[in-house]
Amino acid sequence: MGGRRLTGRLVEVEAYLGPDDLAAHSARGLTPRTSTMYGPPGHAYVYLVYGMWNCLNFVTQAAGEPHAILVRALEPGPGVGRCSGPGLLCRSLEIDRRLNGVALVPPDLYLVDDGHEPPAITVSPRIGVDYAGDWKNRPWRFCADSPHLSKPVPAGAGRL
DNA sequence: AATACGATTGTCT
DNA sequence: GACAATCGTATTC
Repeated sequence: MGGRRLTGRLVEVEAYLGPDDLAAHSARGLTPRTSTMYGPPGHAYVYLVYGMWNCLNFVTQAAGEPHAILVRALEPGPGVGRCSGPGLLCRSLEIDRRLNGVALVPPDLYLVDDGHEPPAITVSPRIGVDYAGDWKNRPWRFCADSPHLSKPVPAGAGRL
């Protein structure tokens, strides 16, 4: 079974929809680093930023369509440190680039919870992508109402 | 081979 | 708000 089990409530994610999306690493096409994004869905894309922080993504689309979801904040479970912000989250969960490309699915059991209302989700611009031209304004940051967000949701944020 | 910079965070003013 | 830490990646020479 080998895989690591991560539990917790996902409260903040961002979508990166390359190669058109200039904020995405895959905007520059297929490279050694982005090869995981170009691979099959259900795998982890883990990269290093600023020489010291790892970031965890979920590859979401079919091979050849380099989209990924950046996991920015998690409500920490027992024994887990701060998970607010993609770098601190990986540090708390001991996730680094050695996990790049590992499969996230299939689970042994898939539970569909159709008995509850989905949480209210705000949509707002992504964090730290000022280099991306017009794409920096795309409302592709998705946040649940939580005290564990990496940054506050800006005033005027939309609803999903 | 050399260079520029980043999907971040903490510290200091 | 400004800035340093720190190194892999992509780009350029």
